[in-house]
Amino acid sequence: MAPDDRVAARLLTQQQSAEHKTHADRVFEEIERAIVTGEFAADTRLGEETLAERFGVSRGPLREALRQLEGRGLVVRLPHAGVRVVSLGNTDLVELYEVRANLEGLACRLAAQRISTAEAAALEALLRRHGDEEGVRTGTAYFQEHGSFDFHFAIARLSKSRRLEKLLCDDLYSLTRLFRFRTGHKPGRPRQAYEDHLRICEAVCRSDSELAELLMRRHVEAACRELQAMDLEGA
Amino acid sequence: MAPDDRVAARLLTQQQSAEHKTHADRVFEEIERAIVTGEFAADTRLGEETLAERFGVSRGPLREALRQLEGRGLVVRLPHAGVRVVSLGNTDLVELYEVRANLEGLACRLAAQRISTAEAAALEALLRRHGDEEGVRTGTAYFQEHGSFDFHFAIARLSKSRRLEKLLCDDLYSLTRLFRFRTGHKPGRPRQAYEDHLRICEAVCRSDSELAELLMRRHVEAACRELQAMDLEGA
DNA sequence: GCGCCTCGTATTGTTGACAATTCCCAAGGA
DNA sequence: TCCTTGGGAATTGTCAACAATACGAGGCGC
Repeated sequence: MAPDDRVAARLLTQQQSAEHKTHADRVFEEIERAIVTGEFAADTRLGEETLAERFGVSRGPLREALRQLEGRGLVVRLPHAGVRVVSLGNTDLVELYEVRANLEGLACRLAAQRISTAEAAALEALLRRHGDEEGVRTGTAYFQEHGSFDFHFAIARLSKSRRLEKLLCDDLYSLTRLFRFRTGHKPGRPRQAYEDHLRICEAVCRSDSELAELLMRRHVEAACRELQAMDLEGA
Repeated sequence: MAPDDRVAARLLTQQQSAEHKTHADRVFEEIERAIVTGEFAADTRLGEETLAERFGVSRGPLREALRQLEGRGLVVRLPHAGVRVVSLGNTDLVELYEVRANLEGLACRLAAQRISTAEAAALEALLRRHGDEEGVRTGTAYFQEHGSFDFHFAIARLSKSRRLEKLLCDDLYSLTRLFRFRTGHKPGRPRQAYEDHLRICEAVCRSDSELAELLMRRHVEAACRELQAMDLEGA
């Protein structure tokens, strides 16, 4: 990573330094990671005793983390019957991406309206980096995965709407990752996604808010269609 | 309420029969109500000991409820420093209504595409009831408040997207109510809102999805502007 | 053989006590 | 007068034991 790109990256990503994290917070993050990673498969039952022992905490903080995870929609809790990792079907995929397409479209529009020249340069640098990486290991799903999220995170941040950013990054992206993990990627898709990102970036940097919104919506809708196709193949 | 309107209402509102509610769940609802109602004013510190005593539970379930409330954005939690009722400024209002306008627009579009004739009749009956009520006690803020939410709830439900409905009803409306409660209403506004609802309803029932989306967006945006104006006056 | 009831077990829900951290305030010095 | 600094009280974070509920195996009657 070039040094100027590093400061660019810092411009786009914000570090929440939470200093003294409580046990419940830490466990929440660990379980979230485990679910999104696929380590805890969908519909897996999460016993409190087992989890508590695994993460080295008591059941008190653990239950708090579980409540928080329930709020994020990563687990479902049946009273007196424990919690299970959420299991999302095709309907959930469509509904999630419908919401995402609209909200990311909004984020894109706002970003285009509010972006500064410095931020535009940073966003372009981010994409340039993605292009280089992708050129090196072409077709590798995981990086494009990561890089794709980087871009969407950046747009969410550039919307300069805290609520929208929180909604997208905290509530929606983790669920999105669940699908990504399940189905993987079609060979040609990462390239196409990168092209989409380039065009969206261009529109945003030129403050063409209407075009930016439209392109982003289509981009997300295309991703949804691709995932659906993969899902049908896989099943 | 006429009997046919009653079955109409049942068509639009769904009862979640949660049988055996746990203490944490009950306390969560009670505190939520207290916050939305304004009983717990913004920025009020919520001590665990005090709350636990008030609701007759131990601090364990109470803390779980607090975590859940934090997830909904109704309280903010500083580690080792307790939780406070969220305090929303003008920026929060704009951001919240920006998201709402988009999401309710989406809901309206989906509702228009998917509404059945029976559901259309039910929605019209709901609005007719609102019209009657409003005719009786004209200008009364609270009812229109309640009625307004009824309508928006109905639209969210008619979108037939579970995720969207949950997002709107569970995550966004409670926050919206916070603002409503703070600022009250301008005298002429309820009437105007009702007119908006009528037109939106008509578009939805005729399956004119584009128009329905547009009207709903404008409706929400108008509400935002009104609240901003009230807020400036009040301050 | 099949269905139903009963009891035991495992798991969740809840509690009160203990540990750790923060905040407040008062005393001391520059 | 203001800033620093220490101590103490209050509050949050954590734990392990207790109570209540749901699940499943086994036995009984039909």
